[in-house]
Amino acid sequence: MCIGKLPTQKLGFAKNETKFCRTVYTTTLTQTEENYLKALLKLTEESAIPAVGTNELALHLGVKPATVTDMLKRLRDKALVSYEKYGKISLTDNARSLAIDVIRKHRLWETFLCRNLGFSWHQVHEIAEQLEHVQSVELIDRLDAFLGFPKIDPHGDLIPSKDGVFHARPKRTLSMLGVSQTAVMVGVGDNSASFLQYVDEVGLRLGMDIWVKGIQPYDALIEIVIDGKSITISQKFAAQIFVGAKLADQEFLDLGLDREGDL
Amino acid sequence: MCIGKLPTQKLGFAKNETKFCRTVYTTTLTQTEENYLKALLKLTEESAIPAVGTNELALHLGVKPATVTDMLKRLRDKALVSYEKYGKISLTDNARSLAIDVIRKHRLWETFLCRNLGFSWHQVHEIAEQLEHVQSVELIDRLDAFLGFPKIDPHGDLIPSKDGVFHARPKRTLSMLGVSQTAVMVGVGDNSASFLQYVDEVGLRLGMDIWVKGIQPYDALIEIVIDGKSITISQKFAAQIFVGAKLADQEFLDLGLDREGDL
DNA sequence: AAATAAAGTTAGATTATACAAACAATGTGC
DNA sequence: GCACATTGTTTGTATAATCTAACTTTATTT
Ligand SMILES: [Mn+2]
Ligand SMILES: [Mn+2]
Ligand SMILES: [Mn+2]
Ligand SMILES: [Mn+2]
Repeated sequence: MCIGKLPTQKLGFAKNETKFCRTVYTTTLTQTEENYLKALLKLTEESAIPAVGTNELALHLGVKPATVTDMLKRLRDKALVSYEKYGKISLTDNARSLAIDVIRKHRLWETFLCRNLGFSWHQVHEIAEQLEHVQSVELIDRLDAFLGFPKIDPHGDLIPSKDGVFHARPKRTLSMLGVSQTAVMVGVGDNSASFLQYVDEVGLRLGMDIWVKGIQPYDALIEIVIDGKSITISQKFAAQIFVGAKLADQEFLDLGLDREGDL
Repeated sequence: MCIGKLPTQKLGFAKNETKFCRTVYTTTLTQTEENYLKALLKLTEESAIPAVGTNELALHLGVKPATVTDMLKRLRDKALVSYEKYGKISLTDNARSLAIDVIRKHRLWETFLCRNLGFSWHQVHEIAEQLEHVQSVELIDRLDAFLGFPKIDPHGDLIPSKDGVFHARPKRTLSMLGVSQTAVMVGVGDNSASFLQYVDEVGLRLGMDIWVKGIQPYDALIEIVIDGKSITISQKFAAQIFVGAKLADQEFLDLGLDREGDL
């Protein structure tokens, strides 16, 4: 059997392997370390935060700033972040690559959970938080193939490719649209179960066409029309709905949707 | 995001829930604790060992006996084992139930990996060692349904049912058969990749009919006939091949085999 | 530029898991 | 029933990850 050495393991940095167009120093991170790297990647590249600080990271990870300072020193010793006292924090190239792999795993598992096990999009994030730490390249490659190499996850987030290409969708939100403009819903800015369930209640779905019928001058409430129905939403809510160009056919398939209308 | 609190968590023993015919005190075990419980269950109920000791456990888990002694004290404090200094070790009813759940998860994941992701039976154990610790009852129930409620895993081991019924197959081995006896291969006593690959090489498969053609009086080498082919195997090897009655139809399906011959 | 607020660090403690080395108990052979 | 081997425990140490409380540095505001 042999008990799980993963969390309490000594690290070796010897081996390295070349994947497609990038070299990854194969090391074994603890789950905690993976979570720190993932948080750093998200804060530096997915959110609009200019420079990530200890407090920000601590908040995101649900730990105290003192803990983060400590961890940062250890991550620096392992050449995973570049950082010095009171200075700003950034991932090394190698760590960025490792973080991308974690996000890739997270989103592929979420896709599996929704598409094959029938979970709703508000249930999968918590479970994927655990599955993302399972370490087997073979596993994730086969899962990817099993799913038909999906491009987006159930929340509309882009799934990094095997060779480590990671980019976030441009963050245009529903709250940025003016009256009489139309757009397609392509993502959400909040993956919490409560928010996603609220989105379900409102009737919004990824891939849906949205028409901004009006905006109240007094309180900025937005009236949108989806599926021919008129609905009123708040600015706060609209700021968490990402909009963009019409989804590609592949993306429609990834979401398990029918392209309504044509054919 | 919130980092994985699972491994380093304070434990609460307050809540309890009733499943089918058993009451389980819902607690959160660390991966390490789960591995100790699983090892204890396997040693006490699946192997022929009369009483489990610290050395035995240490060997099985790949740690030193001192570590086991330490852990046993902590498991006792949490009412997971009954044990006193120099005395013998046993799982409490509650811990047994928890251990069975881990084994259930392990075997369901192994089934998924073989059947749906195309892994070979020698590759899945290591990966399942990690997947078995993912904590979501909903997940495992849905996986079970997705797989069609399989009864046996890719190694022929029985999958515990949701209501916690766990039993091992009677351990009749190929080495126990006499000359001219026949039997069906139903399992293996060693799940290591190296052994399973050797079994593949030899040509043995679960569900196969085996005829013991002869046994050498001098060195006890066994000559068996499978699929019309004659093969010579050692006693050591034969002792790790479990034999039994013909597989049930359901079990054939679980293994993804065709019942050759009829129909 | 000084005062205050915010952000970040350090020191000291805790828990989980592991090890090695020294020690203690148990069991077996004669 | 003692000698010796086996088995199991204790003690002391280590690392990973966390906290609180006290402290320091940097940023903002007047
Ligand atoms: Mn997610
Ligand atoms: Mn995570
Ligand atoms: Mn296994
Ligand atoms: Mn395990």
